Amino acid sequence: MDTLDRILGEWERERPDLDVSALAVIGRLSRYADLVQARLDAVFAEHGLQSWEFDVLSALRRAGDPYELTPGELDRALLITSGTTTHRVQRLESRGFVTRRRDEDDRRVVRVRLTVTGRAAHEAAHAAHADNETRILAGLSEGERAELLGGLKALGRVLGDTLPD
Amino acid sequence: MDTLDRILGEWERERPDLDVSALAVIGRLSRYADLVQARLDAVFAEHGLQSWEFDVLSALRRAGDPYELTPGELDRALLITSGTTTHRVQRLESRGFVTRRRDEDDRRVVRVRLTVTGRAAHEAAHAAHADNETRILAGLSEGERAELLGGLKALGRVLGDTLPD
DNA sequence: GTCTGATATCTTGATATCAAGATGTTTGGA
DNA sequence: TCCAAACATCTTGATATCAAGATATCAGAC
Repeated sequence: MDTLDRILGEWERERPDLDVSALAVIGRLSRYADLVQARLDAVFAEHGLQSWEFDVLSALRRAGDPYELTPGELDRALLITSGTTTHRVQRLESRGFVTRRRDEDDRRVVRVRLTVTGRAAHEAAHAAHADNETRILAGLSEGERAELLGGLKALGRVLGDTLPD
Repeated sequence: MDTLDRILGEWERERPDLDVSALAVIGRLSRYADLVQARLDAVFAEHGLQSWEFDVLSALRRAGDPYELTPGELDRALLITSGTTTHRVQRLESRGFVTRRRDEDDRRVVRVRLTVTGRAAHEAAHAAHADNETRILAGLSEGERAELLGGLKALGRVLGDTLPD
C-alpha cells in the first residue's frame, strides 16, 4: 500500500467506471521523480549548489575540454528556455564558475566556459552526487533495477527520446 | 540510442573511472517525468487549466461528497507548502471553482469545497486527461508496461512511499 | 480559569521559470 | 549591393513556488 494505491482506491470508490491503470504508472513516475529530486537537492545544498547550477556545470563538464557551450546548446541540453539560460549563466558568472565571451567569427554567438573554480565546485559536488544516486538505488534488487531501467527505456522510446544513429 | 545514452557516453569519455549506472536510471526517471508532464500540460491547456489547478480539483473530487478538504490536507496530498496552497486556493476561488469558509467548531481550520462549476471543469478535463495518459502508454507492450510499473513500485518502496495497513 | 505550547492558515520577500518580443548578426537571393 | 528572412541571445513582465515568520485559535497542565 503506497500513496498511489490510496489515490487509485479513492477513484475506484468515486468513479468505479474509470480505467485508472495508466494513472498507476504515470502518477508514480511523476511522484517518484519529485521524491528523488528532493533527495538530490539535499546533497547539492551541502555543497552550496542549487540543482540547476549543478546541471549547467555538468553539461559544460561533459562537453569536454575546453568545457565550453553556447547558450543555445545549453537550452537544448537542459530542456529550458533561452531566458532561463540567460539567468542561469549570469548567476554562475557572478559566482565565478563560468565566463562569457562573444564568438569572434559569428558575433551572434556567445561562448560559456567553465572556469577552474567552476570545475572544482562541480567535481566536489559530483562525487557526493554520484554516491547519493547509488545509495538511493541500493535498496533495489538486481532484478528490480533491471526492470525499472527496462521499463524506462521503453517509455523513452514511446516518448520519442531517440537520437540519430 | 537516446538522450541518456549520449550523456552516459560523454561521461565515459570524460571520466571513464566513474560508475554511471545509477545515472542511467535516475536521469531517465527525471527526464521522462518532465516529458510526460509537458504532454499532460498540453491537454490541460486545451481545457483552460494549469496542471496545478487540475491537481487541486482532482484532490477535492477524489475526497468524495461533499468534495471538501482543508488547506493542510491539500498541502499533504499535493506535496506543496502552505503558502503555495493559499495561493492556489485563492486563484481557484477567483475562478469560481472552489469556496472557502471557516470551520465553525475549530476556527483555525478552513474548509475548501469544490463548487458545481469547479466539478464540471474538472470532469471535462479529466476525461481528456485520462485518454491522454492511456494514449501515452499505448506504445508500450504489455510486458514493458508491467516492467515499468513493477520497477516504479520497487522504487517507491525504497523511497519510503508506504502507508500504514 | 489561565498560561504555554501546539496547530492551522496566511503573509512576506526572494527567486526560478516561461512566453513573447526586442536587439543585433548572418546568410542567401534578386 | 542590398534586403528579407533566419538565427542567437537577451529583456520584459507575469507567475508559481518556497522558506521563514506572523497571526489566530485550540488543548492540556496546573
